[in-house]
Amino acid sequence: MENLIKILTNDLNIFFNEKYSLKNISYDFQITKKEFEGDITLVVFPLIKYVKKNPLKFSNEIGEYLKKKSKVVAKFNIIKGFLNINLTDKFFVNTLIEIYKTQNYGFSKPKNKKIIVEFSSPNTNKPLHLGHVRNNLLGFSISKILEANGYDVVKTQIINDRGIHICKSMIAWKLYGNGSTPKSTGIKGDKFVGKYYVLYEEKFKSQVNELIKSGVTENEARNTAEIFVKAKEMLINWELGDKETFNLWEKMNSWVYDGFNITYKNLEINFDSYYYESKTYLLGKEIIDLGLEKKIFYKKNDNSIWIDLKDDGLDEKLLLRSDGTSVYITQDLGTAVQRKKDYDPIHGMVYTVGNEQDYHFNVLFTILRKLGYKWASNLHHLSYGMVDLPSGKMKSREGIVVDADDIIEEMRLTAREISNNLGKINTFSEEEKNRLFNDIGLGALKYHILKVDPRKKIMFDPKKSIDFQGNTGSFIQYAYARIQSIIRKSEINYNNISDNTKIGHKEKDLIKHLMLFPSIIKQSGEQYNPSMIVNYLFELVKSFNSFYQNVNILGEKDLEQKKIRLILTEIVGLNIKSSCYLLGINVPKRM
RNA sequence: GGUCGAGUAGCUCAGCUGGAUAGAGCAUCUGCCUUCUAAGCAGACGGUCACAGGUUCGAAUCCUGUCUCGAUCACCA
Repeated sequence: MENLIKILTNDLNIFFNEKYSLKNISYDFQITKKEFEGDITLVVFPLIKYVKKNPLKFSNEIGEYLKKKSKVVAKFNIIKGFLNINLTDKFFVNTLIEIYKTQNYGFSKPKNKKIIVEFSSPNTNKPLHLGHVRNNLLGFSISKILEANGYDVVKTQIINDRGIHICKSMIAWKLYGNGSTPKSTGIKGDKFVGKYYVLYEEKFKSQVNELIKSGVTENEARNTAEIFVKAKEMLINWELGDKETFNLWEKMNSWVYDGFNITYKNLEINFDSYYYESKTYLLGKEIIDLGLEKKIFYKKNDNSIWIDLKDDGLDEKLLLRSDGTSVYITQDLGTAVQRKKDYDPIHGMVYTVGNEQDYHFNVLFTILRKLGYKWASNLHHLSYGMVDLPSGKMKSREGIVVDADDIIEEMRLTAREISNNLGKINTFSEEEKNRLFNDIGLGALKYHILKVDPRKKIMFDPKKSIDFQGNTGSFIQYAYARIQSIIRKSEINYNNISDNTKIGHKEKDLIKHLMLFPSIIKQSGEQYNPSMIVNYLFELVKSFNSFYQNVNILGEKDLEQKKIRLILTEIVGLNIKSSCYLLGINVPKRM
């Protein structure tokens, strides 16, 4: 597409220079809408201010010139101030061949710039739920998209493995666990620990209620409930390095990691490195010193340290408590600088974190910029909306969640049911079948979640499950499988394509879609938005289906025509595969 | 109250660096399996783009104000 615009821009520049001695004009091109005849449209309205002519007459003048002089223009028509251009068949054929010859079409060459993408970043006191799934899919997909844009990507996460919330599940297990383990109970590690986190909340609530009954205020009850006091003790012991506490902490965390790893494997997601809060929570203090030195931070009478961001439209922000201990943002400052050290040189970082932390990241990035770090200008918060249930928000504390493993399994089962009903896969081995059910079920889930703009919240109704028809993952996968079937059955070599081959409007339509691919990848990388890829993919497949229905590819008698159509089909297949790769979706060869 | 985000068909969502008659999918209805996979295709129905002003040849898109929903504004993480 960029090439085409370059060619036309060049032709138009010559026109304006010769006839009107005008230079440096920018042109507004758009793809011609379906209702009108043409391939690409020049919007003439903005140009008439230069020449002060009647838009229709002037459009005609431009059109005649292009038709005569431009290699790629076959004919044109004018509606109002829109100059609709039909491109030559030769242009389409050559473009198609060009795309066919290009390795990794749409992907950029290496830029030698490194971006760190953080995602997932769970707490180690409960299993992953659907919200994490969205986070993981977004983070993983944007990593692939950035790679396709030529960046070196480091996928990482920061694991919240310490703090009072971790101690809550620890104390509940210590008090009520009777030494049971995931192994002894046969429960997946993260689920096992999560159970005790929920148990803690139950015990805590009932203790608070009893205290209130005995006449204590609610606030006081919350602070004096026995189990809470014990959890706090545990946190203090942990920080003091108490061996028993530490061992318990290590043991329970390792159970959780075992569980997480299974879930990540199920989601087909991986990481290049891990950061643990237990190792980073003391970081950041030297940055406080640096900030004080540079007089960006200031100290209050009680020795607490602050930054004033009112000029940036933000508030005053605490950076270090009066007792000298750090807060969340202190750690984040420290971790950011640490990562920069670990992976130097880096170009930027992406944080995949829910939109509830928009303000936090705004503050974090502003501080880092003020401190003068060069890389701080390339920090991005990939903010996404919550995944809500029909009953409202998910609350893991109360166990009202859609569990990640459960939803994946449910999707596989639905895929199995639908596939079996269709009865096309009877010849598959059990192993092939299971892989297919996984690809389809997971594909549907991934597609469903990545389809919507990250900023928007998702309403997820587990009862309604997820569709397998229409704008869905399986629609895409199905098209891919059909294309593979055509390729299997075709026996033709694609050499020596004549560029005089005639080409129909459905083909042209498809080629136009294909031409957009590079700029879609670029845009979705710039905007950190995988949903743009999904939308592109859907339009492409729809366009292919329409073509496929109206054309007899294998039965075509005209050899040149057949070659072109087979190439086109193959490229669409490659394009689907590339797009799905960027989304982390598998494409089965048969289904 | 301040800040940020969202509001488009019955439902789920595209479209937002201003362009033509606002598009898909689901649902409902009508056709199409003797041709490469019908998880598909072709079509019908469905709209005050939250509301009101403004900017201009032109506004769902930009500006201002209002309304609704969500998030956030902790010596929590």
